[in-house]
Amino acid sequence: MYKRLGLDFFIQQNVAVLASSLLGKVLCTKQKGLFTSAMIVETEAYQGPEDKGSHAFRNRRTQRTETMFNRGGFAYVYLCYGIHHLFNVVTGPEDVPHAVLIRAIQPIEGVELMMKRRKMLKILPKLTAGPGTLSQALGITTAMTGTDMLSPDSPVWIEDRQYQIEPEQIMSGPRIGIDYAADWIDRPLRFWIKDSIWVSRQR
DNA sequence: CACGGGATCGTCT
DNA sequence: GACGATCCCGTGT
Repeated sequence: MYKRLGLDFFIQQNVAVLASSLLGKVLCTKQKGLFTSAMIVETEAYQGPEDKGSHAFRNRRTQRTETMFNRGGFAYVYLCYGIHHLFNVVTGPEDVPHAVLIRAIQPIEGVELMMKRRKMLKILPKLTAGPGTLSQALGITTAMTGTDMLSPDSPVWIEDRQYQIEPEQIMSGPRIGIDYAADWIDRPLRFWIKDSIWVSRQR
């Protein structure tokens, strides 16, 4: 079996560095014996209390955001537009509500299952390009929010399979869909693998 | 290819 | 009661 990312990885304080480090790691799910895996190719960092784009801006604690205040390694999944389940990794130490949104992945195992879940007949980038579509492909829902990915029996986790992503392959730019976030709009907190056909938007 | 709108509902005001 | 860290499909060029 492959090694899961551990606490030392997830509690790193610099969420931007952590978000770029997640590129090349492998997101896995297993439910009812059904296994899927995919390499992370696009992420966005949300810098907790200081970040106007974050749900936890100004340390806002609500029933929804409460899980973001856990130590790193928990899953934060929320419903967007009433339809899409967006998957985040909580990062940093306890009470620091940083999170990384996974925006796109490259399928590895369980591709047929992903296609079935997405109601697609061909393998195309739109199978997993975009935070809503990748959750559908992996079977991730809001029911998984608050689960500890460091727990051996969690339905979702992240592995290190030693895929090497060279620094020059890592691109960065503004995040998507947070036009309301004022001076945080233009910060380069989105990261993706250069020339990957699996990212949600090229740039 | 660029846009424009509809879907759909939990969450917060 | 308004809106969103999105996606898909339709229309027009």
